[in-house]
Amino acid sequence: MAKKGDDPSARERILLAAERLFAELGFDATPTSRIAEVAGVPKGLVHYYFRRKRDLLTALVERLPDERIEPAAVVVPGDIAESLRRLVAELDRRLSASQVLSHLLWREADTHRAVRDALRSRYDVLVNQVRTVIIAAAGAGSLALADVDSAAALLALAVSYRHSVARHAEDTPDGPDEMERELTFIADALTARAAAPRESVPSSGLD
Amino acid sequence: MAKKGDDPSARERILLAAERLFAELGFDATPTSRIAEVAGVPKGLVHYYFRRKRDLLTALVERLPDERIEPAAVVVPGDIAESLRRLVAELDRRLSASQVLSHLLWREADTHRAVRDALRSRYDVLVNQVRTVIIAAAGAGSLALADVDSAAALLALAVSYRHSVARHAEDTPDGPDEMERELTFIADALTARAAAPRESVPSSGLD
Amino acid sequence: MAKKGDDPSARERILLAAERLFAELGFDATPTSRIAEVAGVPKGLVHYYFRRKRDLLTALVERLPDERIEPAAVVVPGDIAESLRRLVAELDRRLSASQVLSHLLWREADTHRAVRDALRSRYDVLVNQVRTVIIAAAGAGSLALADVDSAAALLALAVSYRHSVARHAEDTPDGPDEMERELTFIADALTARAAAPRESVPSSGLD
Amino acid sequence: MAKKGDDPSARERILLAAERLFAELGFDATPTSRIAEVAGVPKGLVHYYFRRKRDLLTALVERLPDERIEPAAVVVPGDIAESLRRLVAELDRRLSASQVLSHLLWREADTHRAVRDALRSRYDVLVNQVRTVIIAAAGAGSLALADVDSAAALLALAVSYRHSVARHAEDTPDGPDEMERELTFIADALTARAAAPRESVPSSGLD
DNA sequence: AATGAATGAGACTTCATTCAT
DNA sequence: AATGAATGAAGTCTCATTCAT
Repeated sequence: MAKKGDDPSARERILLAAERLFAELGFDATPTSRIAEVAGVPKGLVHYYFRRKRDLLTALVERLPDERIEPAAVVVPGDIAESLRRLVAELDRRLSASQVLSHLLWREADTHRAVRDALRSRYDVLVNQVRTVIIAAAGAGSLALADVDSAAALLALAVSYRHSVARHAEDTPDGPDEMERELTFIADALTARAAAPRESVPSSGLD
Repeated sequence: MAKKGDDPSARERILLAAERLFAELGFDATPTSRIAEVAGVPKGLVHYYFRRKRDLLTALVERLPDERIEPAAVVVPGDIAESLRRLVAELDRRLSASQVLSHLLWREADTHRAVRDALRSRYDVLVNQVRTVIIAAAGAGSLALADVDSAAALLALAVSYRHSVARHAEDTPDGPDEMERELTFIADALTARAAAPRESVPSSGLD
Repeated sequence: MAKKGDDPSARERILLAAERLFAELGFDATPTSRIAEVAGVPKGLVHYYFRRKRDLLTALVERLPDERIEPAAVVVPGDIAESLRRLVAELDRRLSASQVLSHLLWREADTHRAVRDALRSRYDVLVNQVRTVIIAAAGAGSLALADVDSAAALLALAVSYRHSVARHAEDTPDGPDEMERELTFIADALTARAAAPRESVPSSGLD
Repeated sequence: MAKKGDDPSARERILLAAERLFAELGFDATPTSRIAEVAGVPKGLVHYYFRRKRDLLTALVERLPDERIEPAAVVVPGDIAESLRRLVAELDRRLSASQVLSHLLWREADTHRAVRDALRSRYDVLVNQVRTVIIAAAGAGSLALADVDSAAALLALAVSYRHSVARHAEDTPDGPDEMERELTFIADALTARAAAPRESVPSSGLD
């Protein structure tokens, strides 16, 4: 039972084990003793590094990878659909690395405020990312902001839904196709308006 | 201490207490003793009616209200936006009655298969409802099915999201407005296409 | 669910179920609810007939079949071995009918005095039976009483052992043969002494 | 409340308490809380060392003292009775140390396979011990093996019976005398055959 | 006579957390 | 710094028994 100087440090192994187990079993249903076991460390060490169990959750949230994507990397000027497609592909790539964590967040969101805040902030980042890409692809000023907001919110919802709640493969056999269809629907709607802007959109007063 | 002929029966009170507490604290974090306390029954009675704790969850899922809505009640022929608006309003009205339950479903979905199935099936019903209303409002045949599917899925997502995960009031101050904006976005997109159908939509090969 | 006037009365079915379950699972490990279930009667009825659980045990003990055997039926004058062999065969026949009960008795003997007394008395009856048969077969006066007592005790032990503790078939594959061998050993010893009585046996002063 | 460096370690005290209580009340009727109480340790510690209650039983069985006795220590060449008398005395001395445990074994034998196996194996050891002593006392070859087997089985039964099931003092007031009488009966039978071997013993094919 | 809802004590067990070493 | 023994609160669940009907 090697303890300390291993490849991933003991502390790191504890976090990895906790991430996996929390996502798999839920926070409450995961005993710290099980975490120690999976991490291959003595039970005492878990509480040595993270005094209370909830400190593990906090630490996990603070380690969340940054999902900000450089718009330039995915934008195809003039082609909103393709731009969004590339954005989603890139998000997929990155999110899959921390998929279990995303999932965990949704589950524990309302019992633990720290988690709720982290989740909310991630969602906001996501919406903004989509907005930025849409605007960059469509050309600044060519679209009503309200439309962009709606489109961004809807796509963010679809993406985030796929990466969190609906992660059970057997439940969403048509996952990718559905996403593609919805994405296209949104992009087409935006493209149509860029060509012939409508003023019938009720002004929501919200930026 | 007569327990039977009371306002709601003892069994019913237990279910109500469980529903509330599960949604509030989560399934794992709710002690059966607390359920008994809130229901005003002795601890033993909880297990008399529901031998294991998880049986409470199952019973709760089986009590889910039927959310099917008669399309005729909300459809305004020719006006997709208004039709959807009325549908959403009606759904809101009905769902709010079991909001905590909806919320509970999302939380426990992946630890408990029975819950997952119930959730999935509710979502499917919702999507179909939206589809039906869209078609009835637009007039049969005037829209590409793929568009209708996409629109239905996106709106269902938004509705269901609002009623379940994002139920924390403080987190979604702009809830209703956002929903209105997204609804309008979707309706407009569909209306535009009904007027000038596009064939650029990639055929997804589905349905 | 027929309740009352059935072939075996409800009360009888309860006793039968209890006998079976007590022997199978042990007294403490058998819930009265299970007894009701196996007996096919409502739970309340068990306590209606037998207020406390232990009353079931008492009733069972009082139902013990009488194992007294008419010596004349098995004795072959002059042949102790054959006489004992027939006695054992007859005991086997009778005891097998209440084997589970015998077994139960041994298990619960020291937690329940009523059972202990019943058990002790059955054992005494058994020893006496063997004594009587030996004396009848050997001819009165031809054997030292002390020898007869020893032989009777040893054989009773072997019989009772076989019918109670060692009832697990897989544990005693050689059961019958062993019994036959021991029986012959004892009979031969007695026969030898009847022929040439020894006085070296220490007088025990008991009966 | 230092628990460790005490006279017997906490773990040991738990085992001692369990042994006593199981034998006294029976396994099922002994609450672990009572064990903790008698052992003078907090309830949690019992389950720290023995996760499930039945692990206590297993541990107890594994601690059974070895009852093998060096034949040379008790054999009096040429005197089977005296040899057996000394063997029994020695067995008594050793078994009394774990009498409650022996008793416990018989009680729980058929609900717990581990116990059953331990019991069976102890019995086999006992029978062999008696056999060895008989042969050593009588002189090799002077007795038919079948006779030796029968005698050994009968004596082992008597010894084991006295040390387990029939341990209630009031139930066997004549215990020692009876044992002496039976022992003598068996020894005499063997001695008689050594002098004038009989071939009438049915060959059982076993041994 | 018969029933099954109701009761509450208490059993086993799990677990986060503390602490001496 | 690290460990694993120790602690006790609390949780789920079982069950004999009572009782109103």
